[in-house]
Amino acid sequence: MQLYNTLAKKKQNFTPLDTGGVTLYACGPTVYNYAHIGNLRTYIFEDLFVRVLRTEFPVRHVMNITDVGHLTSDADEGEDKMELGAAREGKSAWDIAKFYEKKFFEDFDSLNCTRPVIICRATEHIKEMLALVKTLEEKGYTYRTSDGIYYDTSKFPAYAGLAGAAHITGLKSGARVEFNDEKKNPSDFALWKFSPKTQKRQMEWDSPWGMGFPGWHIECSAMAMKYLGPTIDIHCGGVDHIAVHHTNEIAQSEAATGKQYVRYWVHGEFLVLRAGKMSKSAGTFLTLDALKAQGYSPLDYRYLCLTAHYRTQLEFTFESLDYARTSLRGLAERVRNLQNNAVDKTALAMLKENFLAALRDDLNAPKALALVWETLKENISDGTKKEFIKFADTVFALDLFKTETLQIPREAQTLLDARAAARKNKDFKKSDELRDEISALGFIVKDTPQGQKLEVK
RNA sequence: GGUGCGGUGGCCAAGUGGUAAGGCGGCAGUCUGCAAAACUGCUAUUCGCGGGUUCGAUUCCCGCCCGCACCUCCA
Repeated sequence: MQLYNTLAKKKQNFTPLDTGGVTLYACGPTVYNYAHIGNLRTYIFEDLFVRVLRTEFPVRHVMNITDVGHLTSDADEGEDKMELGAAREGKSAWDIAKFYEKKFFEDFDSLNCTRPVIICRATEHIKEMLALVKTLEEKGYTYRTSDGIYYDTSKFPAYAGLAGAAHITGLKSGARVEFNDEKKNPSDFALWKFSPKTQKRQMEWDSPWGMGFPGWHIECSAMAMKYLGPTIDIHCGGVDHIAVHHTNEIAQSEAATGKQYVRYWVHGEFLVLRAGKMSKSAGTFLTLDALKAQGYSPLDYRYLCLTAHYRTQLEFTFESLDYARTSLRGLAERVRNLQNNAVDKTALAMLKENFLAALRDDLNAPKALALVWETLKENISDGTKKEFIKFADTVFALDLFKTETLQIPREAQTLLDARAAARKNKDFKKSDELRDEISALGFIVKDTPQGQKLEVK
């Protein structure tokens, strides 16, 4: 498989370190608020990625839940998001985390994203984080300030590896942030933050350095290495994490182990609104629930995400979501109309091969999707097409073969029967009126060779 | 100010040094009592602009214009 590796800034051929399988870590949600559809785009991309990898290798997929220590600023100032969410909603920080985690997985599941093999919460791995900070301290990478234990990035020469040296240098010249004076370098970051002296935090733990809570970056390093070992094949996340979060993860982990932390960094691009990016702080965000409330299915959104390459920004509009819904319904309809006849094994193998070749070329989902549409037009048996699309849907997970049993309300059925009778008598005026009445109930009637068929509008 | 990504038909969106996937929409036909759906066909001589390299560039190089993202938390 070819993958664009952010570390190399080019496509590279991927093979797992251990032939027994791929180790993959994905940055999970910070559970202080609803996930928005931009967040969810990344999880859809990761799910597709894992499904494609699984056509070749077993995959050990680990995802974290950030339920502590994620501050509202990377300058290590500002408040902890969990505590902030708790204050906002008048609940405990623990309840907030639990609530939004549950909500997150509802969305995750409804988008047909496969749950990772291991889902780990930051609050349940404080011990591992402390051990990692301790190691870094022993190796001389840390220093203490009045508010925490910091990582000295100047001690790690390879610091700029992921983001690029020019970018790191640029931090100083054009910085818009006031840096903590006690920090030795602008890029230094907190490993452990002390609890404020004047107030008690809801989430705090004792440590060799005093009561406090972990920095955001340390959780991923500690948990990723606990479950996947010091060198991980693939680490995914959003592009926004390249410059700070992932750069810091590398610094911490490699300084501690002396080994390469991640072999392939794979980053998903943003979903953007016409007005700009989707942002929680700017109040410009849409949730999956909001789409559902407007009558869209989560899988309509999944389809939309599959029509764009994961490394290009995708502009979200309701117009494009409409298009996705129409396309998905049309595709499912065509698939349903395919006959179960003989399968041409040679043709099938060829189709699968082309399909996988597209996906294994840096996850080109739009191209793979186009192949599915083209297949429908090809001059091969329906059975072959059906078998192929069944296979394709194990990767796309669009439920193309799910036959929804439509619950027809009694009143609709009555109208339907009356319409059938009217048509039989060639009373088309009446049958058209009945069609309108059925339409008013929210259904579309289609006249097929097998009789009337009802669909939800 | 620094860094990175991108500008492809009405819309969304792949792609390639050798002449533009796919979907949506639109148009026409088949089917239908009429629709809807389905099916068939058509729908970019052209890939932001200007140069250059080349037998040949949308694809490579240079400059410009425009958009977006990152450098504040964000996937």
